[in-house]
Amino acid sequence: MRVSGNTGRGVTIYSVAERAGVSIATVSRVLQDSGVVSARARRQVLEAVEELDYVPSGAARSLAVRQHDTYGLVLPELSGPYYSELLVGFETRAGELGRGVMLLLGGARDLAKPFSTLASRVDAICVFGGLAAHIGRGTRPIVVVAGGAPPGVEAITAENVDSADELTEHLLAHGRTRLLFVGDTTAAPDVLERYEGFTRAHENRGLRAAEPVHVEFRERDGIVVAERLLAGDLAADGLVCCNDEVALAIMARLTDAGMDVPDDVAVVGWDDVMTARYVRPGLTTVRQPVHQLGARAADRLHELVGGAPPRATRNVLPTELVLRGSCGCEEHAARPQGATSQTYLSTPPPRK
Amino acid sequence: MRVSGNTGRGVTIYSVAERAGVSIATVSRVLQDSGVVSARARRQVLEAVEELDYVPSGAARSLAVRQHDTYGLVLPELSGPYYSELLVGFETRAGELGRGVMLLLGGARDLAKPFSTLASRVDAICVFGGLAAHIGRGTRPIVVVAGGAPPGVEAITAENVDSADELTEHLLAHGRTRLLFVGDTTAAPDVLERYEGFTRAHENRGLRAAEPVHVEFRERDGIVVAERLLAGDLAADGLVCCNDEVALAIMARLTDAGMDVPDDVAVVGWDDVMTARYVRPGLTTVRQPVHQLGARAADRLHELVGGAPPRATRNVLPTELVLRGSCGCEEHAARPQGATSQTYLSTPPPRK
DNA sequence: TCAGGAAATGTAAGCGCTTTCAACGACGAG
DNA sequence: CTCGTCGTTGAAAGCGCTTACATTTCCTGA
Repeated sequence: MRVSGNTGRGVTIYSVAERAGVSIATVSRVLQDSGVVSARARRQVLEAVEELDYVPSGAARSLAVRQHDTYGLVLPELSGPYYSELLVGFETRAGELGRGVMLLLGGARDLAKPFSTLASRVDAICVFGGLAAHIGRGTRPIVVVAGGAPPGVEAITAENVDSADELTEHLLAHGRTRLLFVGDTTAAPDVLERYEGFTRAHENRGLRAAEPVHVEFRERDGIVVAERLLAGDLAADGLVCCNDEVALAIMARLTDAGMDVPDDVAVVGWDDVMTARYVRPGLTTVRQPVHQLGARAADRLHELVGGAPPRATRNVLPTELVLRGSCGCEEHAARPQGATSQTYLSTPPPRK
Repeated sequence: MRVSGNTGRGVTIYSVAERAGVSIATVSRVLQDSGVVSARARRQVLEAVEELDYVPSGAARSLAVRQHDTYGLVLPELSGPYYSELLVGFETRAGELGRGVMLLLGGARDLAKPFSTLASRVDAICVFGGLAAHIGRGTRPIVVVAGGAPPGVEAITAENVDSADELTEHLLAHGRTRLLFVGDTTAAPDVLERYEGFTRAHENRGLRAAEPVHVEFRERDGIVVAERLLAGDLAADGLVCCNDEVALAIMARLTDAGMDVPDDVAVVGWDDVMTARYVRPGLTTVRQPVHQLGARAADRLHELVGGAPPRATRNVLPTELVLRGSCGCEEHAARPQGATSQTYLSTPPPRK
């Protein structure tokens, strides 16, 4: 056994025990609030903790209990509200479960090393869809969020096909005849699913959907599409964009060039970012339950760590259509009114 | 010493050593890439690791080296680009330093418990200004970012007074005579400093600044101010808002009510959020070096953990004025053009 | 052929905590 | 007065890793 209660600088459970005049077992008991401890011993321990400014070593505890009490989250980046919401949902739920969160941002760097480091520090990991390929040897429980997961790995995603169908049908019902889908269907499973819905809506009316316009999903990519439209390189009276960022960029560029949205061309997107309700016309979009996505992921990790079997079927969360002016709908005058912006439920769309 | 190389389920360094036919010391050496190891031993270890699907225990390592190799970050929330940028800057730099990041979001919950849990799992902590009060007994190195720090604690912040002065002077130079500062100066040190700059600009012209209009910094709070303006309860021809969110909400409400921005009233804000360059007129604002703020924080934590003494003087990072149309400046037609939005440097403002 | 040293590897002592198990004292019942 | 109980407490065995130090192996030159 140990003699010194204070090796070098650090204050350990030994120092506390010594100062409180009890054994380390008792200190541990009062700190963990486990087992029975006399009021007197408890008080002395607490005092010693206070006086010594004791901070327990999480590592030592983790080692002893063989659990990190921490979940990992791997995201590609953090721009826009999407990832933030996901992160908040995840962190909040994890916190409620008494778990910490270690974050790993993809960025451009090679994830292999950071990923395995992360794996050694947490009990389970939630990985964003596009990064699923980086998943190493599968030792820790893992869930993939918003994207396809390798076989055997659990996935949680937002509904895409149906809402894309609904959104597209809405545009068609407005009398639009030449719709274009803007987004790289090969870049992310989500985008592909949205294009599927786009296609299905056309088929339901006996129409044939145009090929997707493959572009990345950033502002500059939207500008490019707008330029092609203005140049006559592309023709359309309705644009279904894979996200709001692209949709907004297109809308801004077209409007600046003198075109009218939605009269000349309708534009809709995905995500319901804050800007969507500030621009004129307001951007019609699909709101995703991103917060719940994150929370659900944390929940599932917790269950998996607890020994629950991975689910074979994908967890799919419902989305919500948000109709504003950019699709051709009439719009209320005063929009942003407080925290809860005007949200129209997805009711039968008005004919043009 | 230990007999079994595989206690129960988990694969440990013992299982690997056994399988590779070497000692655990050798396994550790190849995994840490420290000391000398024969090519043959290295190969065997690597194979064993692969075959056994070995994931090291971060806790055990941390305990042995007496370091977590992880820094903590405590933020109040994650809405808007401000906190995200900060987080990204922090995480990126920490990653470069080979450190992981544990995140703690303030939210509404009581931080005392989560905070000390965090403290037990990391080597040092970065706390956002408004949350500085939650800092417990100061055992770990700490830096406070964007806000006041208790004495003895290092602080890193963006410049506020000078830029507020400049922004206000800019409005005054436009010929505005009745400026109002919108924001709760008691809520955050940053806001107070901005009001100081607001005041100083007035004094420099021999004017007297109005009392600040105390409101929170969310959309709904902006709406309230706009309503008061419309009702005649408040009178102004220029509004200096503590952040873009409030500024945008005010602008939208006023415009919807038929007022003209900037002709009837100029509106400026802080943060340069994405929406700021999408609305018409574009919002004049102050861009903060949030990313660097986070990166600097990570750097300082690293140095502190390395034994460097805390700095007595505050680290102050420079900000940048972004002139658009909402202050009365003439604006270029085509704004959002790609990733780099039109940014005007802070040159002598045109007279009205 | 052998001493001496460098290179490679193994041994074992912790790191700071949790938790089982045994020991202890006080106390009421028999 | 003795024994069984219950409430408290302490001793000690790990948890899985790093690393100083000891030991073995392998060359090299004399």
